This record gives sequence, C-alpha cells and structure tokens, in this order.
Amino acid sequence: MMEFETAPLDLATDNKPILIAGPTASGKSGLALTLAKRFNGAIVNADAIQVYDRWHILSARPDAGELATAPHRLYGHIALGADYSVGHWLKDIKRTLADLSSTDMRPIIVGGTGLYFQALTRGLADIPAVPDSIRHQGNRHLAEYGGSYFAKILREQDPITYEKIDTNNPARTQRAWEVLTATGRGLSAWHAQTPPPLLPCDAAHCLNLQSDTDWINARIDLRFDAMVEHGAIEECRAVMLNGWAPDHPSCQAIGAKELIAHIRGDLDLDDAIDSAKIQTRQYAKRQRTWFRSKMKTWHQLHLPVDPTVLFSP
RNA sequence: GGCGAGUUGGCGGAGUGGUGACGCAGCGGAUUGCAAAUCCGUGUACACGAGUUCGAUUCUCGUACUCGCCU
Repeated sequence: MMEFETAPLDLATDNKPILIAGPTASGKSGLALTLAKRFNGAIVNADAIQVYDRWHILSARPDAGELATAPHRLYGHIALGADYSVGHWLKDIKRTLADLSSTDMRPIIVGGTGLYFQALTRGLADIPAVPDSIRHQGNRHLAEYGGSYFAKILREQDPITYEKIDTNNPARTQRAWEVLTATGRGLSAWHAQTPPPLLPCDAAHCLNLQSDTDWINARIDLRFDAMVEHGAIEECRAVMLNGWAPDHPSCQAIGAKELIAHIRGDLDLDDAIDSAKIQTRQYAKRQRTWFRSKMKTWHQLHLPVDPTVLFSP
C-alpha cells in the first residue's frame, strides 16, 4: 500500500460539499449516510452504473432503509438502455447542486467513477454530443477495420491529438475520430479549451478512501454472495426478459452477463459467481490505480474509516 | 505384478538440441464523454537422477508419481 498522509480534517468547520471517492465495496455509501445524518446532507451519486433504474441489487444501490434515512439524488434516474455518459452526469449534478443550494442541505457526493469526479473537480471540455449517425458509423468502421482505421485518419488529419492519445486503444481513437468528424475540430483543441470546473477541490472536502487489497477483496467476495442471496439472479432475469442489451453500457454491470448465462443454462452458478468476483476485484484495482494517480491532493483516508474522526462532536 | 501413455510457470495448453508460443489468474500502469468500459506493460516453467552433446525442457537410461488396459 502506498504511503499516505491524513491531514487534520474537521468537516464541521464549514458547509462545503463533501466528496467521497472509494473503491467498490468499500462501504463508502455507509460513510456518506453517517455524514448525511450529522450534517443534514443530501447524498449525490457519482457512480456510472448506479444511475440506471433497473439495477438495484447488482449495482449495490442504497436500499429502501438507507433511502429513507437521507435524501438521495441521481440514483436510478436513467432508463436502462438510454444514452448516458460523463457529460450527462455533469449536467445532472450541476442542476442537483443548484437545487440543493437553495435548501439547507449539504451535498455529499459519493461514488467510484474516477472520470466523473475528474469532470466535476477539474472540468470537462464542452464538446457537442456526437450524433448517433456518426457513432454508428464509427462502430461499423471499428468492426470492419479495427481501431487502426481511426489512427490512420487521425495521423493525417489531427496529428496533435494523434500524438497525445493511446493509438492502440480503439476507445480513444474512435472518440477522437468521432469528435473530429462531428465538429471539424480536433479533440485536443477542444481539451485545450476546457472550462473551469463546476466544483474545484478547494471549494469542497475531497476524501479519497484507500484500502488494502486483501481487505477489499474479501469484502467484494462477501458482497457478491450477498447480492445473489438478495435476488440478483431475479433482477437479471427481469432484465433478460425485457431490456437486455449486452453491448449497451447500462448492461455492463459486473455479474449481469455471467448471471444471465447461468439463467440460460450456459454457466454453472458457482462459475458465474467466481467470474463476477474476479471482475469486481479487477475493477477495484483499476479504481485504486486511478485514485492513486489522480487524487493525490485529496484527503487520504485509510479504510475502514471511523467517521467520528471527521468531525468535532 | 505385466504392458502402454503421460508428467511444461498459480491454472489451462502448444512446442523446440541453442532468442521462455499462447490464454486465464496475479502484479504494475494509462485513461477529458460508452469508464463496473477500453487499452498497455509484466514470468530465471519444462517431475527427479544420471548419461550423450560444445550445449538438453527437447535424445538415452533409471527413479517417482498419474491415467488406462491386462493377470
């Protein structure tokens, strides 16, 4: 585990929004709830999968009891299959923060999607949405020629972006190609004009929860077992019968593919569960990498966190 | 007890007398718009002992273990 320093922190000294980033299964929702009760907080979601309405159990969304304890925003407000990405989330949270500012509720933004926090605290380029027609065209090119198709075009038509991005990564080259094609401007030109962030870190309390790998892995295993026990398979069956779109981002909730394969009789339950646990651990590892490198200036808290050290009584 | 086949890294699985196929897991990293996504990097493996050879994981002999058939 990396070295970290916990600066003295008392969340009670002001009323700034609180941001909590932490790996999956770290118990950050529980911490958010404790803080919400103490500070009259409204909990705002910063997780890319918990926004979808149909995933209650599998995305580990707060349950009815938790929802009743404090106001929650941006959970399950998007229909499965709808277009959604950081840009949408940033608009949603902008409106949410504006709403809350007219109340006495303190925003507590909690989640595990690093990109969302980055957009919030460091800004996101104001690039127009790429039309569906171009997205579909891009998908076709990718399927037919692979990511090198985009790389070749970028090298000629947008060399600045080409130099900056990972040209092995089709997700990157396709996006750069889409932006160039849709707007006539290069991605890096847009990035250079990124507007100031909606909520820079110095206007908030930014908490980064760090965990030991073994500690979080054990929790991941227990939590997935609990999900299955609490009806994850039924939840997947319902989606499978209506709305399942394996390629859509909303259907990439970890475990969905495996549990549906099991429901169809293609995969033993034990194998499905093992696979989902492994993928969750790998996801947690990616989160650790992101948080380590991009949240160096945040307050580092080592898990498990004793919430009472965060505020004066 | 006899005959045959086999023994490759944490797991699966190719192959060669002289640069460790590959997949999975693990570990490290990147990541400004599908991000619970996507991508990159990363391994003194060849059961043990002896022999042949300039050189053996690869050839020969023996030992151990595994599987199959037979008495």
